[in-house]
Amino acid sequence: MSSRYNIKETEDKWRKIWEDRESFKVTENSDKPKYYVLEMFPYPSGSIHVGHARNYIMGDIVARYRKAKGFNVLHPMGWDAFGLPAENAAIERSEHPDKWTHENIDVMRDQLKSMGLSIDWSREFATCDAEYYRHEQKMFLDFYKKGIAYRKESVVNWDPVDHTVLANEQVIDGKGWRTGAPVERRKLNQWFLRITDYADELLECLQKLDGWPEKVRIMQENWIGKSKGLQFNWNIKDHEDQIEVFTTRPDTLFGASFLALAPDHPMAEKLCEGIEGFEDFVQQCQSVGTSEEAIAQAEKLGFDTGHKATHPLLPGKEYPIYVANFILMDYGTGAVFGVPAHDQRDLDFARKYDLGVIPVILPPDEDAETYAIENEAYTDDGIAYNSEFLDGLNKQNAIHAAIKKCEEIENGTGKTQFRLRDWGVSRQRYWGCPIPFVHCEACGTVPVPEDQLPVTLPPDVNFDTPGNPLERHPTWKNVECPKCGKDATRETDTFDTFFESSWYQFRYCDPHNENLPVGKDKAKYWMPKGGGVDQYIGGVEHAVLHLLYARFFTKAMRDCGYVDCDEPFTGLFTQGMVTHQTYQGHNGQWLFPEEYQEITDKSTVKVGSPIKMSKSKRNVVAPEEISETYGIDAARLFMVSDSPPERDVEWTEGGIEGAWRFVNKLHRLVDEATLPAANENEPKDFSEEALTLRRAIHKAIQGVAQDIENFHMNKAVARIRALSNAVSDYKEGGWALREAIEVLTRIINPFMPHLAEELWNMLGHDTLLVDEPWPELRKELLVEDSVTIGVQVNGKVRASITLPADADNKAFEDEALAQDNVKKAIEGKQVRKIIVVPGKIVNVVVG
RNA sequence: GCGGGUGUGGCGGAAUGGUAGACGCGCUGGUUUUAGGUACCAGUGGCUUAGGCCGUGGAGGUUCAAGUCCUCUCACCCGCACCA
Repeated sequence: MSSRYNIKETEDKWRKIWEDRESFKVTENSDKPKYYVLEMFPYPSGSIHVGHARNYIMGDIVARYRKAKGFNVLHPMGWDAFGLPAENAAIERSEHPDKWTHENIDVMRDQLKSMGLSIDWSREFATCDAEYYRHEQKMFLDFYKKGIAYRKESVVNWDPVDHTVLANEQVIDGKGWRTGAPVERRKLNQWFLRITDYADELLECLQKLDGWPEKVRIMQENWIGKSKGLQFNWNIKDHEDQIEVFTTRPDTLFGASFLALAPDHPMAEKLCEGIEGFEDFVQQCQSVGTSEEAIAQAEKLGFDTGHKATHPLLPGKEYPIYVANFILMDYGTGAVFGVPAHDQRDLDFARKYDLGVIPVILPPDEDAETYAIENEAYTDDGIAYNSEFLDGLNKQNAIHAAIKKCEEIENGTGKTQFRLRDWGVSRQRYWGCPIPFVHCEACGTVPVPEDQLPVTLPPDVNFDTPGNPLERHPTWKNVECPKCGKDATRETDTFDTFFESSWYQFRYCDPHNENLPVGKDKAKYWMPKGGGVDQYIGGVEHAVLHLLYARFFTKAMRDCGYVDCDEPFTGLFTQGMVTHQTYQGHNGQWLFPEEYQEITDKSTVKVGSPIKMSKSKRNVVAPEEISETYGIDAARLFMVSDSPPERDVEWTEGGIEGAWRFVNKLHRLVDEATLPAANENEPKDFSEEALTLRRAIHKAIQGVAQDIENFHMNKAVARIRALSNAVSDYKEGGWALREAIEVLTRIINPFMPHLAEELWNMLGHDTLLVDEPWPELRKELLVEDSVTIGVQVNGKVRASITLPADADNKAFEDEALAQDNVKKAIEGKQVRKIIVVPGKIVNVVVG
C-alpha cells in the first residue's frame, strides 16, 4: 500500500528549507545573465484572496522557469501602500492609516509567503515609509528645477456638504457617495508633471516595445492621441476678440454651421456677460462631474451666446456661437467649429438646436445632387464639394489645401495636438507622500531645502471632520519660509499614488540605499540602457495610466541623471481576472460562499454569474482555506490550468478538486514506480514503446518551455497532463521510465514547486530541485519517423493515412486514392486536381 | 459617447489557412473498496432513414481548403485621467 501524500506538512517543509537556505536571494555578483520578473505590487487592502494570487503565481512560474534556465533572477515584492482605502478605514473605524496599512501588510506578507513564491524578501519595502518616499520628494524637486513639475489651476470634484474633494469613483450619478449632494466642479491650484513634453518620445518608443501586447500599445497610442490639424481664428461680429479653434478636419471647413466653446472657456463668460440663464447653464455643465466618460455620455446641451462669428474663408456668412457641454477646455483650444454633416456629436447638436447641416464630403457612389445627411454623420473619406477651392479633392489633399490657404491669408497654421494632458499629481488627502513645498506670501512657492527632506506625515491626526487633516494641523502646516524666514504654510496636498508606483521597479534593485532612489551600478545591472524589467505582469486595467506614468517617470528620472534606462518594462503581460459566482440572500445582501453552502433552502438565494472577486461582493476565496484542504500547489496549478492567462478564469470547486487529484496522482506515480538507480547509465537500445515514450518526454521538455515563454500556461499544463498520462500507460519500467519521471518532476517544478521538490527527493536526489537546471533536450528524439494526415475530397475529410515521414507526394497521392472511402466519394466523378501539402493534408478535387 | 477586448460541446478551453473539440471539469455505464469520497476501465458535439448530414455568436465573401483571412452585424466584458 502506498503512502498518502501529506500535502500540508510537505509544503511547509520545503518552504522552510528554501527560506533557511535563502534560495531566492540574489545579488549582482553573478556570471549568469540577469532576468528581472516583476508582478504589479499589491495595495495592502487587508488580505490576499485567490483573485490576487493568479498574478503572483504566473510571475513565479516565469521566475522559477528562468532560474532553471540559468538566469540570475530578480523577483521582488513590496507594497503600494498609500491610498484612499486607508483613509476610509480611518474614518470608518478611527484607526490610523499607518497602523491599518502596516497591519494589513503583515497579514498579506504571511499569505504571500504561504504560496511558495520564489521571492527575494530581503528587498521588500512599503511606499508609505519615509525611507521610500523621501526619494520621490527629492526627485520631485529635481523635476521642478528642470521644469518638468509646475503649478496651475485645475478642476476637481467638490462635495459641497462635506467640503471635500471627491475621487471620480466617489462620484455616483453626479452625487457625492457619502452625502448624496450634487457634485460641483471647482478650480484649485495644483501640481502637474509635464508628461506632454514627452508625448512624442512616449509614442516613438511604443513602436519598439515588441514585448508588449499589441492591444496595450494601441491603447496607449490612442490615449496619447497625436493628431495633426489646423489652428486658426474666427472673428466675432461687432466684437474685437477672436476665437481660436483647432480642427483635425480642415477639409470640412465649408460645412461649418456653428461655433462651440467649452463652458469654462474665457470667451464664454465674456460673451455671455449679463445674459440671463448663462450661469445656470454653466452650473448645469459643472454638475456632470470631471470624468471624460460623464461628459461624453451626457446629453448634448448648448447655450446660445447671441453672438455671431464670421467665417475666415466665406466673408459675409455668419455663424451662431454656442457654449456647449461636450467641448473640453483641456483639449485643443477649448473651442470648435461644428460640422454636423461629418461629425456625429455636431449632428446631434445641430438637430437639437435646428442648425444647418451642409454636406461637404461626398461619399463614393453618391450623387451630389441627391446626397443628404439623415441622422448619421458621414466621417469617412470622400470627395470635397460645396467647398470652393477644395472641390474635387480627397480628404488628405483637401486637408493640406485648407491648411495652406489659411497660412497664405495669415490666419492660422498647421498644428499637432495631443489628447494627452499633463499629469495632475496633487491630491487633497492625508495618506500620501507630502509634496515638499512651502507657500510664502512674500516668496511664493518655495521648495523645501534638500537637507530638510524628508517631509514626513505628522502622525497626530484625526479624521473626525471631513477634509484633509493636514489642512488643519496646527504645527505641521505652519512653518517658517525656508527663504525669508517669515510665517508660511506647507503644501498640504500629497502626491497621486501613481507617483509611488511609477518608480518602484528601480527601488527593488537597491531597496536599502539611503542616499539615492537607486544606486547607479545596481540600476545599470538590473535595468540597463535598452532594457528594463524583463517580464512585468499585471492587470490590463493598468494598460494606460500606470504603465504610461511609469514610462514617463523613467524618462524623467533618466533626464535628471538617476538611471540610464529609457523604458522600464521590456516585456509586459496583462493577465485576466479571477471570477467567482456571487450569492445574494433574500434581502439582497451578499453572502460568502461558505455561507451559501450552509443554507439548506438554496431557492432563497440568488446565484449570480461569475464576476471579479471582490470583498464587497463577498465572492472571495482565501488562499489559506484552499491550502488547508488541497495544498497551495493545487491552487497554483488550477490558477493557470484551464483558461488562457490573458483571459478571465472562474474559480470553481470542481476545478480545484481536479488540480488536487492531479497532485495526488503525480505523487502516487512516483511513489509506486519501480525504478533503476538514479546514476544508471543510458542503455544503447530502446524498445519501440520506450522510444515512443522518450519522444513524448522530449517534446514535452521543448513544448512546456515554449509555452511558458509564450505565456501559454494552460497549454503547458495540458502538455504536462498528457505526458503524465503517457507515463501512467507505460508498462515497461526501466531507464526510460526513470527518465520520464525525472523530466516530469522537473517540468512541473515552476507550477507545483513543493510537490516537485518532494518527488525529486523521493527519486533519491540529495540536491534541491530549486537549484537544478531545466532538463536537457535531445533534439534527435523530436523527429517522428511516420506521419498521419487526413485525406479530403472536395474539402471534406474522408480518410486518414499514415506514411513514412520521408515519403514523396506521389506516395501520399497513391495511398490517398487507395482508401475505400475516398474511392467511394470520387466514384463517377472526374478527378480534377490533387493537392498534397506534405505533413498536412491531401485534398482530392473532383467535379 | 470614445478606446480596447471576447464569442468554439453541458462547462473551461485546444487547433503556423490543412483530420475542429487536444487537455481538463461534468455526466453515463462498469470495476475495486471499510459506507461515501478516492482510484481504475469504457463512453461522451448535434441530428440521423446508420449511408451520412450539420456544426466554431449571426449574414455574406475570398480559397482546392476558413474557427483562423476580408466586409457587415449582434451580444457581452474592461478602461476613460482623483480607485488601485
